[in-house]
Amino acid sequence: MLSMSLSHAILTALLDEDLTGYALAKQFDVSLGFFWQASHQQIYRELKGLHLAGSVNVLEVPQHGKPDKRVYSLTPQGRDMLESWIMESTRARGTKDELFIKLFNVGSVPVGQVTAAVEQRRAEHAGKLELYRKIETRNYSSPLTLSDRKKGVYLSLLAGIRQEKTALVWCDDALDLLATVKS
Amino acid sequence: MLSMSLSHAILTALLDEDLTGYALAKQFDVSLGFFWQASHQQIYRELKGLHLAGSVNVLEVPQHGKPDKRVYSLTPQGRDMLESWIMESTRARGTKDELFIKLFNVGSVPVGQVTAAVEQRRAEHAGKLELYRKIETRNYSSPLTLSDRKKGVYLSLLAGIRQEKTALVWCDDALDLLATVKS
DNA sequence: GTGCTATATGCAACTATTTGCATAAAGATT
DNA sequence: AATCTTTATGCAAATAGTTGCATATAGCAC
Repeated sequence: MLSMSLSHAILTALLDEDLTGYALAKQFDVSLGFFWQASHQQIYRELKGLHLAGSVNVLEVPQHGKPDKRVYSLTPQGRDMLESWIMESTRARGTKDELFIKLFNVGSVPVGQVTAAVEQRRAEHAGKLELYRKIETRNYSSPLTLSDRKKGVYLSLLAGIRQEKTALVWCDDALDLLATVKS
Repeated sequence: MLSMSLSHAILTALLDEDLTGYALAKQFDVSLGFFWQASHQQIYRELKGLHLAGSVNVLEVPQHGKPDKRVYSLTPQGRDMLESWIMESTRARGTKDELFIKLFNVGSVPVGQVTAAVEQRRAEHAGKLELYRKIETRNYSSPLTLSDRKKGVYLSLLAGIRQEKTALVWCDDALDLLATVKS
């Protein structure tokens, strides 16, 4: 009933502050969500399970007008659960990228469609890179002076920046080579 | 009943040659499988669906001793299906990587476990990079003279090489910074 | 006053993927 | 003789993730 990765991603997000499902969903659109996104439906479902398992506490906060809030916080058990999960070996999930399937079709289908897919992808990478760099400049310009707590977050951001940069350069090279394909 | 990406990955693999489910599963352990892996169970199930949908033909080949083969080949409908799928926009599936969740825990859990996870990841990247480079040297040393059919495959390989290289360097930098974390 | 956005929650159904098990025989190794 | 690997197929169950829908109110723009 609990999804391993998602539940631990949620517990991780709760390390810093208590949050509602709604706020968690918003967090997952930035920060941790750059590396593990989840929909609000998934998150609400998971929080229910985590509560049942005793990994989180709920505080019901009545509100006037808006629906009542359910503010979740880590329990000691939740913290233990998180720690032992981190000790487990990280299972590598293989790359899954449709773009490469499309690339394998070059030479058998009109190349224009594949080119268009690469161009679309290029724009996505450019957008993410710009965003990550903004965050870096704003919050992480001197890595060695960061608190321990923030060093891990910085390293994730750094991975993101480099991945996007690499991917962006690759897109340009790919477009160059695809331009030499007839049909 | 049909899985969009997987079925098109299978159709793509059938562009070059007719294959059995077993042979497809082996193909998916290399080549296309670097970018879209699938288990044999998934593949057999999918082939059944593709046959039902008229996208592939089956040729039953009796064998002595071993179980009978079912050799699949693309039908014209299958080819059309593939072509129109390539025209659809590629939906970006966000990164999902447990390692980053673990990194977000630095400062709250013993750093040794996170370091170990990065070291394990480093070894995986190094292994893949070596493999990709071997393939590159053997088959793709002069990209511009490749047939159109092979250019897409080469570009995928190139993406793989660069991704792994970037990730490997990042692992080293991450290990350096993690070494400055107390606890 | 109609529509849009934000807050806040959630169910149900579908789609996708993984894991565990099962069968069956040839050939190679110990 | 017993075990291991390769070829070859597949079902069943569990886990994970997406998509569509539903509710309810406040505030803002047009």
